Amino acid sequence: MMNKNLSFSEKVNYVVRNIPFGRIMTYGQVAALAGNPRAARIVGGIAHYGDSDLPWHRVVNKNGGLASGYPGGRIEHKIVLSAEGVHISELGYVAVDEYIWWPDLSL
DNA sequence: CGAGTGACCGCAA
DNA sequence: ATTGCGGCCACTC
Repeated sequence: MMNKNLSFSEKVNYVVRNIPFGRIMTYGQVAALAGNPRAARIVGGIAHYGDSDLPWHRVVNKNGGLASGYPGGRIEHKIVLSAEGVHISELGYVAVDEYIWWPDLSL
């Protein structure tokens, strides 16, 4: 695949957009798929600046905590995710180990 | 073009 | 589970 022509934000854009319903990904994971496992912060930055069309609510930090700067706050983030069928603890933590999604490696 | 910013990650106590 | 510290890199102004 010749994705190398895509900018980092473009790759992030592509990955986030392909996260299926009821599934989540971590920032570090998206960053790794975008080509920079250390650019997790960049993913957050991209989320903050633009690409508002992407399902950022499906992107959480590796600890399972919801984004603190999400529009409306963690509460909205929690509501949206719960609407996707993702169970969230009252503290606003999601079971990353259960809902985490990777590209279809399964055959 | 320079500096600051950020929705993070990892480890340690 | 929480808190604190440092590092990392692309994006915006």
